[in-house]
Amino acid sequence: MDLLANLNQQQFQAVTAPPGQVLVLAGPGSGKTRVLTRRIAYLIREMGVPAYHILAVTFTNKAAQEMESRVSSLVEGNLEGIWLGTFHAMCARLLHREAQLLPFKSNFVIFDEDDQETLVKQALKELNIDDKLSKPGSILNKISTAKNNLILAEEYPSGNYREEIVSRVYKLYQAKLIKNNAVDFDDLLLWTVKLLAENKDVRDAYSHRFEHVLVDEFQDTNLAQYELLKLLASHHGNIFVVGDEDQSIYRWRGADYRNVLRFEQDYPACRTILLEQNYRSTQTVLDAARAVIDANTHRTPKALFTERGVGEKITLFEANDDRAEADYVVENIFQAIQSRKAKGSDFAVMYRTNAQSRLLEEACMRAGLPYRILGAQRFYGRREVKDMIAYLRLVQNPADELSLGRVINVPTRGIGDKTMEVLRQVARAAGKTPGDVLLELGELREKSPHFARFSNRAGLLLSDFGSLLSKWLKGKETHSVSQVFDAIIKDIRFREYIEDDHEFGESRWENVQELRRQAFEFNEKELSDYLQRLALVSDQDTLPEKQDAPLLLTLHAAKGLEFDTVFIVGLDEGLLPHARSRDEPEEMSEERRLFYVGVTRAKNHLHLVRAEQRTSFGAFEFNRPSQFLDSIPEELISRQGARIARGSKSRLDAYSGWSLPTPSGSNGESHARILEPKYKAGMRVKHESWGEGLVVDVRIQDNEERLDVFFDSVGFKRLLASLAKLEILNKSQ
DNA sequence: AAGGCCCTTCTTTTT
DNA sequence: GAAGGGCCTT
Repeated sequence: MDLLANLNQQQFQAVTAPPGQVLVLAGPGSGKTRVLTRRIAYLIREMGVPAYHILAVTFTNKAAQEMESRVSSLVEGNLEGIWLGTFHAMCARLLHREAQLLPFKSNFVIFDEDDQETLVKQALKELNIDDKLSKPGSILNKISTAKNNLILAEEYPSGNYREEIVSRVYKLYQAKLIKNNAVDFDDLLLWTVKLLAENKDVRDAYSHRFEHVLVDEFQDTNLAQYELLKLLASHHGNIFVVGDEDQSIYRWRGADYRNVLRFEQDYPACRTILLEQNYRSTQTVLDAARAVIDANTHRTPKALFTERGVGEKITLFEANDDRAEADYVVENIFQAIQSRKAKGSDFAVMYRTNAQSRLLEEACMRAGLPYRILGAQRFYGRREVKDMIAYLRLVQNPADELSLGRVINVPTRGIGDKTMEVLRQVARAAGKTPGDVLLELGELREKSPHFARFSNRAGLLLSDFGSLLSKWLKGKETHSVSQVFDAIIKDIRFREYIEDDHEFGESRWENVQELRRQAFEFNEKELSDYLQRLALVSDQDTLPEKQDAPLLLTLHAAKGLEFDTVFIVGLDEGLLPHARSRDEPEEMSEERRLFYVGVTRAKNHLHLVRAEQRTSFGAFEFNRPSQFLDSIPEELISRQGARIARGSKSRLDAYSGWSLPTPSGSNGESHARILEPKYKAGMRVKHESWGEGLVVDVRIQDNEERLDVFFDSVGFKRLLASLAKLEILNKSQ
């Protein structure tokens, strides 16, 4: 086909730009992917660049696959040698090739988040730090942030107590990764940057090879990724990036949309192209979107426009509770499909947190409406799947102590914590990994010098398992991935073990079979390729495409997608924007962008939905409508008045303000006592020791009135109205 | 060593 | 309202 057909003027400019630096700022629905794929095809077909010299990077595997198939059809399959994939996959590949220059071996494994947390907990224990006071998760966050900003363990500051703790844990954590012959997600980037920055030969090799570097979703890059791109493009200087500041929603993972500004500074000669024509949405949707995002400061204003016409109004529905919210959504979709006005896959339902999917799923099931769901109860998170992967990881890399710990007693073979502890000690004393010791026991059994350290029973059990492992290791050299897989299953009698679970055994075994099917696809390749894929493929990538059913997904996962009709649920203060973002203006802006992303997914119909009360924690909470709703001009909105009545008729209480509770639970049963809140958001109150403060939030939970108060002296406090003696100063509002 | 029970805690988003 | 940790019993 003609590469330049159906391009508007800006798209044309971008696709045909001369070599050099190009920054494409692309509004939602403006044909960003089209530009990127045509550009690659243009380089190959029109500028005669061999695919071998092209590197194209995305954030998700889904985006990479999509791009590959589109480019492939544009250049008739002529993509031999192109590097097209996610940042993390690219780095894993590079590190695998260059491992001899690094402190780990090329059979390294990638540790997932659970592994990371285990490692941090181990480190805390060894350093005698109380994990109640220093939460492993929060330490991990700090380590991750540091890595994303290219701060090594030795460089981590220790100016205060907290930093000192993180600094120590970081160092030990990093040492443990190396000991396990493992890297974490952030390491993939960090080690690659370090390697390219410090080793001229390697840098030359790759930067000469990649004559053209192209990047999707550039606004989501973090500093490490930015530096990586700079290093890779350092020789030819041909770097083509596409992004949209307004869709930057991964700040919490280190993404920094200011990389867009950095790019313009670092490459003053760069050509900046704005894609402003939207081909997706109606004018109404676009107007709402613009109103939402305009409230954010520090952004490049864009003049988004569409030729698609005004379209229908946006609907807003306020349900009594979260169950009614879900019913409303499902009912709407169901009716539209029944009346043949739409098909299932026209619909998407988006929410802030995965936990919100549960009620939606239940509502779908009640209505008999088939649905698809992205993420949520993850396939790769299932116990039997994780166990099987741990076995494979151990075979790939016997130094992986975490996988060893996970599988050594699955199925139970009488090796418990005590024995494992001794095994670790023995290994440490011998300067080996537990895996090494185990393999040695497998070879020599009673003759091994280590044998005597264990009870006779434990020694024999370990030896047995050691010989199994050693057998699989040998098998790996000559057998395909799926053959290794089968050998493990058979030797440990995994099927019998799983099917012992009478209730779920069958479906759990099916999961294992599904995993085996995937392994089979890697029979031409190495076990390491398969494991790398398992580590880097997320559940977000496993969308059942074919099924014609509505899709449930988080707002984050929705980026890059589009649907005829979009429902955004949970438009409540505290949920969207999320309560955890409340204190940070930057995070509030990001919440707003998240909402913007959701809104701009809709082609024709947008439904905004909220619930006055919802259960979180198991108890009811009352919420105000999301402040983001205030941004949308009233004339774009059509309020859906009639609420769906469920349960007892008393539920049809007139709406009487967000802070008033209704006495009944979701099934209509009454609480023993009706609690009237005494306080209201906006009140000034006085506490006997903290002084004056402003009531920010009031909830009834567990039959207690709970307040969030911002005190002038000490900031936020969460307290119980019944205990804190508060004096009400005024009732403004 | 293993399994069961009760306690707490906590929850954003994910490569 | 789920999942993990600690403590109990067998």
